[in-house]
Amino acid sequence: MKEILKKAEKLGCKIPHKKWSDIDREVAPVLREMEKAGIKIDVSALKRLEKKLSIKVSGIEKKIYKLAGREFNISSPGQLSEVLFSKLKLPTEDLRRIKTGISTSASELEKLKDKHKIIPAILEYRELSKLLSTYLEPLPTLVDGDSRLHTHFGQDTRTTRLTSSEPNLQNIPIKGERGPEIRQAFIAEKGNKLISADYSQIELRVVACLAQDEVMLEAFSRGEDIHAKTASELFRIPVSKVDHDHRRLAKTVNFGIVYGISPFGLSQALGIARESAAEYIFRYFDIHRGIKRYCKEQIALAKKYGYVETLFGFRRKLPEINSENKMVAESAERMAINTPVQGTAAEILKLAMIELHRKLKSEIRMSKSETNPKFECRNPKLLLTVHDELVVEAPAAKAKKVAKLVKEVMENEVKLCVPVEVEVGIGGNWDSAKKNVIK
DNA sequence: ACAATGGTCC
DNA sequence: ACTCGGACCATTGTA
Repeated sequence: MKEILKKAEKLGCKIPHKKWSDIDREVAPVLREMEKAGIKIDVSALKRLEKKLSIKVSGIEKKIYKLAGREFNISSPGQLSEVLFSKLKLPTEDLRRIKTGISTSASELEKLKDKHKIIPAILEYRELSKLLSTYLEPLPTLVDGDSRLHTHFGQDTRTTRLTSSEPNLQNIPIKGERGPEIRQAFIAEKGNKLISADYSQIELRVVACLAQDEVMLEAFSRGEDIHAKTASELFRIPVSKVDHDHRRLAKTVNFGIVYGISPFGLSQALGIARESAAEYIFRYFDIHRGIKRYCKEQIALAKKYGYVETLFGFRRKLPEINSENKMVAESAERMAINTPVQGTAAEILKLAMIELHRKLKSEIRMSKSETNPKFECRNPKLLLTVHDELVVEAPAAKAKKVAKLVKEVMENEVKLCVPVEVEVGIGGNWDSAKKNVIK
């Protein structure tokens, strides 16, 4: 990794001279303060939503029993499988097999969506009962006297990514019709705003830099839409002819690259044939020679030294890369590709957190004259970290200034050989903060 | 208490 | 016949 650092600095990157252990030591007290601060919850809004959805779910439950011809435990994959495939005799040919029988996962049930009215009902039941049991029911019981929720941050021992537990605030729903409704219950204290700042494609930028992939470096440097660019390469059409479906497929391929792509994995993610997936991968590597070289190199390094490392020198041991079992070895190969990318992205975020924490204290906090003594105006505080996002709470009067600082620090604390771009928004709740992006 | 299954996020 | 990387958590069903 030393060589990459040297080369990177020559290319005008700014990489702090720190080891992963320095970063961890410095980020720990920041995380402790974030845990202590917590995030405010609109408890009554969550409870209202809980009521609404639990009524809805019992209606769906009845409907499912009626369609099935009898009552059973819908949450039990075993019982559900019995009803769908033995009683209702739905076709099982192209469904995935698991240890205990036939899979009833959402991605498999999707294939049966048009075969029977019970399928959409089950999917909706699953969705709603998930939200109820994982978020809407537990969260209100976990708030403190100020209606604030305090998570516990930890760190993944293999990639150095930060984790969140009891409760996990890194998997709060965002998609679908219910995601935003739940996020609207994560609010700022009266007189304050929430600021949400997101890195844009940080992992792809990291891999472009680590791999020195010419095509990708060029695209990012020009500020192009990277997924559309990839789509135009894969389908051999100009970017202007790229439609929504092209782009969606290319996006999945790009994710696949970061994860250590395989034809099987990609085919499953896209729901297409293995051969087609293999063809896309072939085309991708044919154009992105740097990425291809990087993948080969990481696997070779893991085999030679028994580990791979991040930009800041964190090592992940991968003894299984020499396994006789091909599947086990291939899994280790994907980790050899993914870990430096995911780990480096995590380190960049932590460095930004450390610096932001310092600046929020020294720069913003001093300007007392701006605060209105009539309102309860707290100092700006880091609250959450969600892998490529930071959530900050700040007095409304300072929100814009703080938001600009957050963006500036995240974009410049580490400079890669491509621009690091951050989207930042301000709102009264987490949902609106993410949507209300400032210029 | 633990494995298996399923589902939410980045 | 086969998992695209990394978490945390709920429920069911068996030990």
